Amino acid sequence: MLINSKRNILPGRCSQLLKTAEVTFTIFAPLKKCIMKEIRVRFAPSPTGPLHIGGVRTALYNYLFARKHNGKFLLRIEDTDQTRYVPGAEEYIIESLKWCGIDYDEGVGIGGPHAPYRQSERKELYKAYAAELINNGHAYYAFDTPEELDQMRERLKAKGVATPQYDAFTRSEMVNSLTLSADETKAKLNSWSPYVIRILIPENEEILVNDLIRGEVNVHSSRLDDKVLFKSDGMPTYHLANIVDDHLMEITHVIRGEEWLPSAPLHVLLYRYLGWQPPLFAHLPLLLKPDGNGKLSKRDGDRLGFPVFPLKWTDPFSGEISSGYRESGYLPHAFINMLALLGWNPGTEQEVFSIDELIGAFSIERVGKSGSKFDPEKARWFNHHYMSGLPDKEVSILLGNILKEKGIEVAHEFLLSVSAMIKDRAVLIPDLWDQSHYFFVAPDSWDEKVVQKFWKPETPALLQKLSEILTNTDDFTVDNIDSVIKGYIHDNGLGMGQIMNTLRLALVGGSFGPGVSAIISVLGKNETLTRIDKAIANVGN
RNA sequence: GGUCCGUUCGUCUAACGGUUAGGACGCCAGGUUUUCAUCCUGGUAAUAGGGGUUCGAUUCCCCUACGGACUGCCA
Repeated sequence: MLINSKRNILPGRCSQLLKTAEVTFTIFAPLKKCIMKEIRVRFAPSPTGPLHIGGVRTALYNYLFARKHNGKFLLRIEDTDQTRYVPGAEEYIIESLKWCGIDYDEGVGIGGPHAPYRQSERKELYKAYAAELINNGHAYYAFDTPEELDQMRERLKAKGVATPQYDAFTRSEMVNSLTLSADETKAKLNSWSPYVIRILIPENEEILVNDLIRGEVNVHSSRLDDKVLFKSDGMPTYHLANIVDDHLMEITHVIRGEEWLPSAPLHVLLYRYLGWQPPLFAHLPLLLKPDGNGKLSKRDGDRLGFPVFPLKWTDPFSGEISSGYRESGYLPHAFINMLALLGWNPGTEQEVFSIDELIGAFSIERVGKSGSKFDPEKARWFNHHYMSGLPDKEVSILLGNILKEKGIEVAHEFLLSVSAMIKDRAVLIPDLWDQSHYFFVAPDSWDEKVVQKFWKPETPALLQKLSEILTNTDDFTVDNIDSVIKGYIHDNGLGMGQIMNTLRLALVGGSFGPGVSAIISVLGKNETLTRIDKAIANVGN
């Protein structure tokens, strides 16, 4: 059953030999290694607010990895902390992934064979595993109140313990099923005393985490604390829930942020104690802020003037607004391309990738080890690159949307011509308007600086004469307009700048935009003549 | 503080122990353009420091420095 859909990821040598799974298993037992299990990865955000670009990158890498290996990519919502629930966050996450084009095969919103994919809806499932850990001696009940835990930490700090934690030392002086007798424990449980379940970290053991990016990471068990697995509110903590779900959902590779590396040994232990095969781990380096150091955070965006979120987010409690890449006018493809190269590289000098190319080129082995500072300039460069590479038709749709908002209606052909002319002058989508507004709205004012520099007393007469020539011109193709204007300049012994700059001023109101002849060609005879007249009548007065 | 992870141009990064340390963004200069952009060409700029190992270290090992993550009944 595995084999059929997985043929294409089998190493060539083996796939030659494999006719059916049965043959392989019975006759070519040693080749079993060649049969890779279906690769299944997940993105498992917590819906506590908007997803920032670091999270999007994690999702992206999972997605690319899954697609590359013809595996499955799932979206699981880790909402085991009910106190941190933020309305709208889950929808935000889903919409963000959708905008980015990161589609998933199973998960919240679309379901799948392991539904539900929201941990709060899987609540009942975790208890049994916590109980199993208690039964096999790898976990215990603890009845300490939060206040008592605080006191313990204070007490230890006062004694000079740098890192007070609930561990082999302290657990013996706390209230738990290890210090209480079996009867006392039972009594507490029966009297509905609030309790948590903690893992019993082994005393003296090296725990090895094999990380696809970092290699082997060793941690001594004495450095770990007896983490809470199951909370007094009946919910598991992240640590338990993520192990249980990854196992049940048959996750083969856990690709997540580096901030999880310190708790990876705990997770390794949990797999062991539950008797499960752990997935392969890959801890991604962090995204750092562009200036100074530190993890990129929500505040950095507004402070430095670039979005840190894919989509605009309005905090439902404070009303605070954080800008998004979509609303700032980035193209999703450019955004994704930029993000993909932040921490990963193909080993070649290629930087511009279609999604399919990214899928083909991606590999975890080529993910770097060190954190990457996010560079907003590079993001803009990517967007400009994609913008100017967009087909005219798509640019015209983007520009058309802006016009619609402004209540401007134009002919399709006109819009297409304008789009073609300005697309490589725009970095972000709103620039499309900034670079083209004069096509749709005739200038009402004329850049003072240009007026000062070029508008001479003889200018109105010169433009008037040119206007008359244009009136008698029928061929308004770019080439013809070009030769008409140049002919006029030449015939009258004028300077190019003298005419071109003032003509441009009359047409666009300033000193910018595509070639004058091209503008005239698109504007057409009537509009061109009207604008020249208007400038003659108004400029310099 | 402790544990873990990391450190190549300003930034993103390449270089399976032997390269004039490569590319991209940015910046600077020149060219194209009647303007502003684009575009093209060129330039600027890096192996954190110190010890080893080696004929030879960006690359392997150790120390130091610096940075980061973690250190919750958060994820």
